[in-house]
Amino acid sequence: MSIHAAAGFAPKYASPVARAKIGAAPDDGLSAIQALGQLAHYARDTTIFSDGDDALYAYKIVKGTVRLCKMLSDGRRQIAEFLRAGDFFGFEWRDAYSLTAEALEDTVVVRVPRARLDRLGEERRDVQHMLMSLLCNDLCVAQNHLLLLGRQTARERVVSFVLALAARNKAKSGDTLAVPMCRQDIADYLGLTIETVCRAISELKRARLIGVPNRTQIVVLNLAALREIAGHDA
Amino acid sequence: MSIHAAAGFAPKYASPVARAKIGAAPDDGLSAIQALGQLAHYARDTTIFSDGDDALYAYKIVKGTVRLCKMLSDGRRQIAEFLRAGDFFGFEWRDAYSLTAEALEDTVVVRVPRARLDRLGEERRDVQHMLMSLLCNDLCVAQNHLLLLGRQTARERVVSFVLALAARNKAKSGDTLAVPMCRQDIADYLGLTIETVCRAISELKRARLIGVPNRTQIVVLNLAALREIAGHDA
DNA sequence: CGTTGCTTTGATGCCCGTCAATGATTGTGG
DNA sequence: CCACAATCATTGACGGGCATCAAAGCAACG
Repeated sequence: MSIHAAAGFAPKYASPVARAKIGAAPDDGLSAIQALGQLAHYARDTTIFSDGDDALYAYKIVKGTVRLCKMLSDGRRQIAEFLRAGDFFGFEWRDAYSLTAEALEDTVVVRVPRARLDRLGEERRDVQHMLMSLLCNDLCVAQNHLLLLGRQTARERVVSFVLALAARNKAKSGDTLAVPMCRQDIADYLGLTIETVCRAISELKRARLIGVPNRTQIVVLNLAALREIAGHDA
Repeated sequence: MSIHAAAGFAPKYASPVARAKIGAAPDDGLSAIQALGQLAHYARDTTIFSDGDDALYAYKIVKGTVRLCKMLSDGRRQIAEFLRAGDFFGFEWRDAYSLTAEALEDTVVVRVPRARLDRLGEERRDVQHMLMSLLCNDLCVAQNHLLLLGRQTARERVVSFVLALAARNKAKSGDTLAVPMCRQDIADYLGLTIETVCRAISELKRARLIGVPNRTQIVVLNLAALREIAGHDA
């Protein structure tokens, strides 16, 4: 199931060739990759690797959630991406990791030595293609994130965040979304303070666009109106 | 010379293998790529490709400067990257471009059909490696940009921008930097308004950290102090 | 049931955006 | 070569959105 999620990760940016092969044998490259790895467990709020570490392993999430972030020396933090079961990461750098990966809840991963992954990439064209597609997808995600951080208001950012959660789950109006990250993580992802995130969420709640039964769930009440606020296709 | 610039583009993130091959024959993969392409010219402020277009070509800049940007429907713009002679772009997407490329001054490029580039990638391992390294580098650049947009102040952003210009030219205190982009472009790159950029530049000028002889040049007067303000290695 | 950590809400202030005017530079036609 | 317009850059005045500071809710835990 986690395999399946990863195979469907970046269909939009997959090359024709990669798509054909993945289509023919959905988890082909990935199962080969996973065969090279071993399971590892990380507890809540533990570091998987740090910015600057030698990039010895690539990872695939089996269960849990991971945040990728960069820090300034004074402690300011920017989260680049949240990753969930099925997502693949750590293959994006050749020498050293350029950011830090932390488990934000108890997380199980498959850990694959980079040397082996590189060798597999040499041998198998489909694996090479898949890595390329994943990279392209990450880049595309990052570029949309740039637009959000540089040019959107606090309300728009929070709405975009909710819509991104909804898109991942293919949620419709009425569906409930799991929110595994705390408010501070959301703030650091959106380039805001925790208070501003709270206020924006409360505002959406008052406007009946979302419901907030508790701190780890959000109910999508009016998807169309949310999309209207975000202002561009998410 | 532009070839050389591209070969040295991402040494920090190049794999040992890629480095060895590139080291042995510096412009090997790139000259092969360029042989597949044809020259094209774009006048100032013309569009090379638009967000959503079919990704038919990849490009390498021979002369000039290009901006990659994303737009919101109401006109707000975020520039993801400035590219200069030697830089390679447009290979980052498999189906459609995910952002818009515009010439910000008269620009000459080598235009390579994507189909040919993909074929060359299949045949030549070093080309595949080079593309991978370029992608990784772009991703790393984007992630640093996220930190800038999400967590740095206006002054820090402008200083980071100046330092990035300086780094590209390996400039030392006293050196003059060419600034081919207008203030509005800088603002859209830094997620600020043009007025805030101007004020920050003026402030740096008053503090004798930089000199501004005219709108297209900046003189680095105190590199160490600038680095101090930016707060992290650039 | 108190403690602890996270979240929410309120009060206040500041950084940066907005609006506006002036200055500097470039291009054009007489 | 100059006059003029057009464009871009700079500076100032002002206001708003978000950060900061502070306190009160609220759920999970021992």
